[in-house]
Amino acid sequence: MSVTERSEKKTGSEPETRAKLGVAVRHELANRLYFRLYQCANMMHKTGTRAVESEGLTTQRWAVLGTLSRPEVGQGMAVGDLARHLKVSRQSLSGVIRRLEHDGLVENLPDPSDGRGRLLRITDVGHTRWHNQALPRINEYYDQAVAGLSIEDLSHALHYLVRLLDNMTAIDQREGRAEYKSTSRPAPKPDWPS
Amino acid sequence: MSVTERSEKKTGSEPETRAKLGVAVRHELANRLYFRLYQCANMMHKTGTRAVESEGLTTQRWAVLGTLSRPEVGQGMAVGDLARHLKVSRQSLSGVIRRLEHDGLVENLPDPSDGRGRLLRITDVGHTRWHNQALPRINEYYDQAVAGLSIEDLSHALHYLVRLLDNMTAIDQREGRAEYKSTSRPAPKPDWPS
DNA sequence: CATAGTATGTCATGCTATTGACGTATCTGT
DNA sequence: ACAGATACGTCAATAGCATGACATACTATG
Repeated sequence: MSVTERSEKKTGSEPETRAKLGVAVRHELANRLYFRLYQCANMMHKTGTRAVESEGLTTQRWAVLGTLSRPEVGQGMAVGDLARHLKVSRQSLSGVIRRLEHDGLVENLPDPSDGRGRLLRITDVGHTRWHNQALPRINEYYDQAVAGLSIEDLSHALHYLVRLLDNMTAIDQREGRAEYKSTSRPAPKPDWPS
Repeated sequence: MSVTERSEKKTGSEPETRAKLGVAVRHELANRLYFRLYQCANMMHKTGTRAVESEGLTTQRWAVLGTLSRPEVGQGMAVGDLARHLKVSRQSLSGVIRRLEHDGLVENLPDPSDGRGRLLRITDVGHTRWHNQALPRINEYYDQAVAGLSIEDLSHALHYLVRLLDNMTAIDQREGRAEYKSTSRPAPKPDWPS
């Protein structure tokens, strides 16, 4: 709270200056925050991929399998919905899916209820690989990655990321590139992730 | 989550079960946190790049220029140090630098005090472009990206990311790929970012 | 039914990231 | 002086992400 915005012209000098400083402080903090986000992202992919590479996975494949392995998905999930869920483009996802299909971990079947659609599903092999090989490694990784953070810390951190994400999603849609603008369905699911 | 694994012999004792539940909760939260981190990273690059693409920049170039524009850098910065600072590989940085050099925003001169080394420096053109064109856009972007977060929120969020980063850096060095292991110099600078 | 919108797949281009492997020049320490 | 460590640049392969542009197939609506 505190120093957000409270200037607005006025006769003068003092409050003006204070407000400007407040803005500068926000920019400074935002800058540091984004720099750390940038570093975290790189380190996440680097160390995360290393944690699961022995199972033929990467952080991205892990995100996909993690999503498709959720019970709610059941029948399968449309590529478009998955792309929106992961916040990646359909084209980017395409490559990841292709490799997962090639490895037999995922399959892409026509949607019985909608002729244009197809449903992505995790195969039995994928399911087994996910639960028996990948998950143990991933949880081991998590143990190290969030070491020293309490349950409360994790909740708070999560909360902040969600808020940032919401802001960025708003930015994206505001000046957005078509594709994302309207999602047809109001929202596939309340959305909790892999 | 929830029903992943929780059997395991034992007479069933209470504390055992409680402890396992605690671990499961941590994994669940870590999972959500990392998923959000993944989404945030993609959205950061997507919306961030869009904010500065009119100046011929991307989020990565912005990170580089932002670092090199800091007064502390002054004489210049070694490629290796910059790579370590940004947490990217020297090879990745190489491409970014090449394009920045091509655009005349950055120059790479031999280090007078060390024959093998070279120092990366922002050019006058780069400096001007950075302060007059890029920074205003970036700060505008930050205003939207951290809207609704107080100074305290930002500090806390920053703090959490730093802790995650430290953990991941530890993981990286533990099982690390050569390159990063020893940095020769104890630490180039206390490190505050772009 | 015909048109508009939706869902997918794909091709192409550009940038970033990683790992591994070389080759060369230049310290540094014994 | 010489061996080993360091700093750089670079080539190559693989993956992921974004954008724009098409083409095809099917749905929904007037």
